Order: sequence, then C-alpha cells, then structure tokens
Amino acid sequence: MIDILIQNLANHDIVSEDERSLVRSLATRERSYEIDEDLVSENSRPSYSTLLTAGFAARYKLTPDGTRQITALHVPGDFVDLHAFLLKTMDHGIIALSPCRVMQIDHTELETVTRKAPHLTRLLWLKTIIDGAIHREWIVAMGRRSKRAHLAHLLCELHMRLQAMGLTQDLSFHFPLSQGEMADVLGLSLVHMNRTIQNLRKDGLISWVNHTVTILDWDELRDIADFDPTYLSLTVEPR
Amino acid sequence: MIDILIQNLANHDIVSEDERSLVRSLATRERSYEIDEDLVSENSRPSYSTLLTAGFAARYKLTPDGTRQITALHVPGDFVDLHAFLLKTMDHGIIALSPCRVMQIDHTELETVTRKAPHLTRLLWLKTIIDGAIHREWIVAMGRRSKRAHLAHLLCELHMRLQAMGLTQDLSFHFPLSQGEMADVLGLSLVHMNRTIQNLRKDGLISWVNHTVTILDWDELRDIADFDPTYLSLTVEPR
DNA sequence: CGGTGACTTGACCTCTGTCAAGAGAAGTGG
DNA sequence: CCACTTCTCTTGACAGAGGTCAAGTCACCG
Repeated sequence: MIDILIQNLANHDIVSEDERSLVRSLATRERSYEIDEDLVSENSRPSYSTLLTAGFAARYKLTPDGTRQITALHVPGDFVDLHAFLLKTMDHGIIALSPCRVMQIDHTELETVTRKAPHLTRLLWLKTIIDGAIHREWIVAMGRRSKRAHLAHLLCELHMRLQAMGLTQDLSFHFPLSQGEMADVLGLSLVHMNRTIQNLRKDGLISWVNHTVTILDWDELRDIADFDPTYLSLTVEPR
Repeated sequence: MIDILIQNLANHDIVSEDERSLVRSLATRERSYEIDEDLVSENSRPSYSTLLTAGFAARYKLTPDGTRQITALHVPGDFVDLHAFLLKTMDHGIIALSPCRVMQIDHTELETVTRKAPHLTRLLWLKTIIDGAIHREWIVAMGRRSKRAHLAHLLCELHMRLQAMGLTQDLSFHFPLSQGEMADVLGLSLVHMNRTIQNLRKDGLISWVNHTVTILDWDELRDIADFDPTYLSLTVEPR
C-alpha cells in the first residue's frame, strides 16, 4: 500500500531499489476517515505525517465570519501534511472530502530518512516544493484570471495530477466535491460557482455529472485556462 | 554577509557552531541587481540558488493579456529560489523591486549539505515550507477576505518578517513598492489599490509616505486582518 | 411520502475594473 | 535655474463581475 508513495515519487526521479526498500521498511499505521472528518486539526502538533492512499482531502482555513477557504486539494498518493514534520504546529486543518484511507508515518521515522537517505530526503522535500508551486498557480488564478479561466485551470491541473497516479479514464475522472465545496476552493459564492460551471458546460468544454468530470475539449480548455503543466514537475530527472 | 542566512535560520531553531561553519564554508558569488532587473527568469534552469542580502524582490507570473501577479515578496535573508534546487526548471520569474544585493550558491554545494548535514538540510527545507505557508495565507486572503483586510494582513506579515531580520524601527519599516506593484500583489487594479490604502489611512490605522510604512494601531490592524502569526513559524524549537 | 441536501434560476445590489483627467514630485537637459 | 518629461498618486464617472436573498426543482433516503 505504501507503494503508492513510491509510485508518486517515481513521477519525478528514478527511485532506486535501496530507496524502495527503505520506504517499505517504514513503520506505519493504517486508518480510515469518514466524509467531513478532520484528518488533521488546525493548531494540533501531530507526531506523524499522513499519506493519503484513497479518497480526496483538502487543506482549509476558517475565517471569523464563518466562511471557509480551501488552500489545497489532495489526491491519492499525496503526503497531505508532510510539511508538519518541520512546521510542528499545523496552521490549518485537513478534511476528508470523501471517505479516505491513509497511512500515518511517525516523524521519528522521517527524521531517520533525512539522516540515512539524502536523495530520498530530497524527493520528499520536492513534494513539499511542488505543493508550493501549486499554491502559486492558485494565487495567479485567484488574482489575475477570470473565474471561468480559474475553474478551467483547476480541472486541467486535477486531470494531470490524477493521470500521474493512474486515476483517470481518458479525459474523465471521479471527483467527489459538491459545488459548495468547489466554491470554497475558488473563493466565490455557491451561486456564482454554479453559474461558472454552467458557463463551461454550455460551450461544450466539460461535462460534470454524478461526481464524474469529463473534459470534452482539452485543447480549448487548456487555452482558456492558459494552462502550462511545468509547475507540476512531472518529469523524471535527477533531483 | 552569509551570516544573514544563519540569522534567518536561527529564528526557527538553534544553529550549532558546526553548522555555522559549514554555511560559512559554502562557495558563493556576490552580485548586484538594478531595480526591475530579473534575478531569475521564468523557464530558466539555474545551477545556483540566490540568497537576498539587501533589497526587496518578488516572484511573479505574467498572464497572456499582459497582467502580472506577484506570488511572493522577499526581504533580506530570504533564499528567493531555494526551491529551484529541486524544481530544476523555474515556473516563474523573480524581479528586483529595489536595488538588490545577493549571494549565489551553486546547487552542487547545496547537494553536499543534504549529504553531510541532515539537520541543516531540514532547516533549509523548513524555509521552503514556510514559503508554502505564506502562500496559503495569501490564498485565504484573496479568496475570503475583503481587500481592506487583505492589505492589513499583508502589512502585519511584512512587519513581522522584517522585524525578525531586525529591519523595523518600532512599528515602521522601509517599503519600496509602488501602489501599482502592490496592486499586482493583491490582484486588483491600481485605482482600487489606491482606494484600499486610503481606506486604512482614513481610519488612522497606517501611514504610508515616502516608501515608509508605519502601523499606527497594531491591535486594531491585526483584528481587521484576522492576523495570526503562527504560519510564519517564528519560534525556536527542535526541527 | 415527507424530509433533506444539492443544484438551479431570477432579481437586485455592491464591489471592483476601466477610462479619463489632473496634481505633485523628481529628474533631465539646455 | 527653468522648461519639460516622466512617474506616481489621486479623484470622478460609469460599467460589469460577482454577492446576496429567495424560491423552486430534483434525486435520494428513511
């Protein structure tokens, strides 16, 4: 099951046999979470990090007036709070957007990796850096793109990330978020979220029914989104 | 001069004498940049990372319609493109917002650090993770805060980051950005940026003249911003 | 079969962008 | 030292994007 982490890392660089053995030798605990349950709570100081093996999760913050902003979406294979290994205190919560399976890995185990396996350490470091790159892309989308383009961009990104983990069927993928949850991702109201989705639908660019998204015209959607996948670093090269 | 990096890391954990020596032994090149010059260009593959020792710099992306979004602001002591060490290809540019002094450190030197000094490596890793935490806070501000609160939040953040590097005088700090550049940070138009600044001014919360920002009422500004500095990880603890 | 949650749609209003123009400060060259 | 340019800040008028409120539809479920 932890092979999903190896699969994920192998999208960015060659992972040696020794490194694979080391990953497989890490002590882990398996757990399941119900929908809407917190995998990690804000202000907590977890002693382990959580690898998502099945389901969708989100990092989020609540504002004093009760609104929510989702700052990151996570798909299977993602280390949802690897950053807590060094941050120590969680500055946000992580919630299950669908039923989730996870593996928890103690920080002491990760500390051992940093002492014994510099290259593997760099690959884990890289994953947190890619999280940052995705954050930057979201900032650009929120600040300078139309809502239509922002949504298009997000769907392109999700398709590529899920494809890298073998979770797409051609241009379709399972996507459990409600429109209200999507509104918390894009930072807009539920009503306008609905209208933005319909805007892409009416042009025949996407279909979105039954928690399944299908991109009907990839080239056009990519152009609307101004989507360039460089920031996902989905190339195998020495790191 | 590289002691500015040690000073920065020491804000988060104890840096041992051995680690200080190792940092001081790194081979570096010094350089200066004029205002508006790129420290690093988008799509380049730098073989070194850049430590900012004096001046202000910004990470930015351009959109096809010619607008710009600034995704991060950097102050002296920041490693502006440490992430390029593992990302390899820059997914954005970095520009000097004032005359800048930098030190360039080859990636091969950083690679040596990851092999020889696991704890120092974790501290560098932490700096990239804090960058990510700041990104998330900006996403929340863009998505769910009023522009007034967003600006208040940014000023609180800048004051704390500059204070940690000893670059504030009480509640004042030098800040070279024009209102047009600030608009590219907050993701709004120049005209509305101006009105938002005046909004905070008229309530006697800030003064902003001559490239100097003064926070006139910290408590009130913090409340408006809903500012909680946890995400900056400015606590000294084992990492 | 009523209840619940998610999705839709319309009406209206506010926030923010765009366009246009003027004021003030700073630097340049004759 | 003065005219001139340039850059930044400021203000007003108007338009458009997006929020809020309200109500209705539809599927699913106990």
